[in-house]
Amino acid sequence: MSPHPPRSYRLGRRQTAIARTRAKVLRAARELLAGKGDGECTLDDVARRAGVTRMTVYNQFKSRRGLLEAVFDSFAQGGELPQRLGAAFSRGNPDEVLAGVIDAFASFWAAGRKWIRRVRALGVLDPELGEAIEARNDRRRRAMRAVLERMGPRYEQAELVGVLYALTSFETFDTLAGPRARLEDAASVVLQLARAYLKEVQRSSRPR
Amino acid sequence: MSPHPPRSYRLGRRQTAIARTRAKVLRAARELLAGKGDGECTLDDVARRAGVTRMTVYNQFKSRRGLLEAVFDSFAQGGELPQRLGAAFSRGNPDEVLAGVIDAFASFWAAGRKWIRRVRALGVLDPELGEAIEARNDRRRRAMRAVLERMGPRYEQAELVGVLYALTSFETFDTLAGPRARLEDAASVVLQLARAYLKEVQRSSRPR
DNA sequence: ATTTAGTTATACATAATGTCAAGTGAAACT
DNA sequence: AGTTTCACTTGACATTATGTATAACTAAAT
Repeated sequence: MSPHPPRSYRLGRRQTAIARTRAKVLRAARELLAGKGDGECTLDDVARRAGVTRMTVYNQFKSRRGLLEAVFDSFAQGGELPQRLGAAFSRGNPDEVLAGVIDAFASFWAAGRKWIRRVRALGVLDPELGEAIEARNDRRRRAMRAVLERMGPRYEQAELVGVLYALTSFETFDTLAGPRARLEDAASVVLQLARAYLKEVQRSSRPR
Repeated sequence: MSPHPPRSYRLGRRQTAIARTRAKVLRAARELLAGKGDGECTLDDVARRAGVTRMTVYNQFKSRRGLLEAVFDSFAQGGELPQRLGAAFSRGNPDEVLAGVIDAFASFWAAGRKWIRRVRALGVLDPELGEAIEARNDRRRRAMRAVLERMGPRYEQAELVGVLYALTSFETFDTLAGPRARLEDAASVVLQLARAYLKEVQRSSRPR
């Protein structure tokens, strides 16, 4: 016997409150990962900075790993990367498309440089987190394929995709910029490298 | 009063025993960091695999960080990188020097790919460890400077050193090779990138 | 008025780093 | 020979972080 048959219940207004707490927690996590406040970034610190309890974090994100994945996701969704990629691909000149795409990823990475570096490091140490992060990079691989398609059939090689994919990775920008320069400043070098490499490919594939 | 004035004591034969335990521990640490045995790499695991107590590890390396620094050091010393760099610089053709240097670092990184990746990740999360690791990379920076000197005065620019330094970093090889290929296979791409970039620099700096 | 579900407050289990102190044993000294 | 030195061991303990379990609380939905 069931004295209280389940009653239908939609969250309605409560959804926005939930979304707000999630946003607060994610924001706190990003800030702490970026080094604000302290070097520390324990779940306790995140919760305290977000003004919630540690249990709320577990409630919303299941685990530390879940929180970090969500941090990555929210960043990818919130940014203006899609618009910038769209703008890049609307250019006619393939070389300008390449430049636009590289610039787009440069500012994307630059916006979260500090915490992206740390979350990626955590992804190296925690394979499951690493896979989750890597899965989010498919978009970039597709973008590079599309760029090469624009440049003509000669460029549609798997190896070239791999090279452009690697050249536009966070690691490449981060290492090229080094500890002193802003990450965006690496964009011009990445572009030069990509251009020079592609030109060389063109030269060697064209019979003379 | 001091009934037992300090007596002179040289370690003598005991040194070799100490060196052996250090080597055992470092070996165990490298193997576990490379993923052998398990994903785990706690001090307990390292000690167990080395056949010593956790306290011995603290005795020899002060802390986890000290152990990791020592792992990096022992690797840098033990490898054949110096010989290969020497051989590279003994070539006459600057382009062959460049190729030799890139190959040398490729096999250097490849020999410890898995654990280097993890230790570098730990260095990102622990700034002190990160500095210690980064300090060990000065040799590479000097090597790149020397390569550019061989190519003529036109190439002796700080920015070019930075680019070659970044191109020969572990991260570059690791991302270029991707998860499937061997790290050494990235060497040819790195070389192509460096060559193409330098050729472009030469072209744009030469007035036409 | 009652149910629902996110949030809180607490207590607890587990695991890892790091410290402390007493004891062991073999090599180094006298 | 007997004694001293020092790395290594043994075991206990403090600290901190992640993660789990449970009951109380609260505001919104019925």
